[in-house]
Amino acid sequence: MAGRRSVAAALDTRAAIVRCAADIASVEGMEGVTIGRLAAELEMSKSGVIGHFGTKEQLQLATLEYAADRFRVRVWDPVSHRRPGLDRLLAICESWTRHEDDPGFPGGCFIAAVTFEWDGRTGPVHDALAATTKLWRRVLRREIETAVAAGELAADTDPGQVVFALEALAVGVNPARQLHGDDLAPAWALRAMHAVLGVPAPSST
Amino acid sequence: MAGRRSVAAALDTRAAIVRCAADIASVEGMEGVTIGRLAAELEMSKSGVIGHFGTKEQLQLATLEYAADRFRVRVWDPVSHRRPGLDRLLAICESWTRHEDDPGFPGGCFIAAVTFEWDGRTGPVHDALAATTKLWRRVLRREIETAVAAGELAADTDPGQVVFALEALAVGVNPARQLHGDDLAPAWALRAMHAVLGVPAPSST
DNA sequence: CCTACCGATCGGTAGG
DNA sequence: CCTACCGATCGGTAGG
Repeated sequence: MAGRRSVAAALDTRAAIVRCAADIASVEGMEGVTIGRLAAELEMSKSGVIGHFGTKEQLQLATLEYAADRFRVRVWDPVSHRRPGLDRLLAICESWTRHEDDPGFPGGCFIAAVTFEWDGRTGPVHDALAATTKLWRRVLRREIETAVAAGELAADTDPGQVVFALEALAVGVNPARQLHGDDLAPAWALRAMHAVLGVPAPSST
Repeated sequence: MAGRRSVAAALDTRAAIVRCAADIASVEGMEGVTIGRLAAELEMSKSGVIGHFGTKEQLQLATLEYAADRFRVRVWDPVSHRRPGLDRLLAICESWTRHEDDPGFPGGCFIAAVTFEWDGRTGPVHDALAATTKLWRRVLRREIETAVAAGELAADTDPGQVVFALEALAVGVNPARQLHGDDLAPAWALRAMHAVLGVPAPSST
């Protein structure tokens, strides 16, 4: 019993560390997450923090995994019931821009911040980030190809070009809001996504 | 004579420090630029490096100024002779995506990297970055408004929405290339820019 | 521009 | 999970 309680408590502690790390990283990047800072914020010792992960790199990978999971839950899961093709594609655009509008992290979208922090580096974190975003790109591409096959999008649609543009527009919401105070950025992004897809824009957002 | 030589040499040294800092920052962000690292790379003492700036924050501001100047020279200056309105606007889109394709920094576009690093923070560097990008946005907006007034763009064009979309697409080139190896990203961005503007895409790029 | 140095903090380990 | 500690590095200063 005491043993089981300890294991559960340890998992709770680990989850709390990862949540705290993701919050900090959304503002200052993953390099801004230091073990000493986490220890202070969580009122633990440094060894208590790092003991759950071994190295800082493992902590970074766990943090990325947590944020990616939240992204999936908030962006992809809500649209899984939609009809494949344009219907689901537009639903993704909506849930995605809505997520960028309120990403649930104090510094805005974690994935956006970390993407620009790690794209130019090498190593396991870069690779994990690339693998995760590659997965999402594949889902997008599949819906685009389904929509083209169904005649819902123009036959000369370039799936790679559209995937790139949708991603860039979604990610761009973050700095527009935080650097320029553009509260309309999510609506702007959604409208631009429709233009890129070549379908009529929604009447309002 | 010796005095003048010294002043010129000091300015050269300062410029070399800033260039080196910008190169590092394009890969690892401005927080990755440490005084000790600059000293090692330039084979100077730490005090010799920081003496030119006083504080690390002043060094960061000087580095940002340098990168912004290079951006202006490479993106804006080449199009200053173009006719105001759609002609110049499309020329900007071309020089901008060309710059993102080959930004002249080892880690890709400095401005893109630093934007996502600093958008969620506060302080002088955040403010300087916001002021610089705000200036560029104003130029873009002016060209869009001129094009609308001349009937070259649709009358219901939302300048703010278009400015946001063009910026997001240009900035998105960086991670697409470095995270996914998308060598076509500049061409994709240019095509999406045309879609957002509602004008025919160029035949090839 | 240098050497020599400051206190603070970094990631991480030993031992319990 | 803790205390106590390691060598390395941080930004910056004193004095020349």
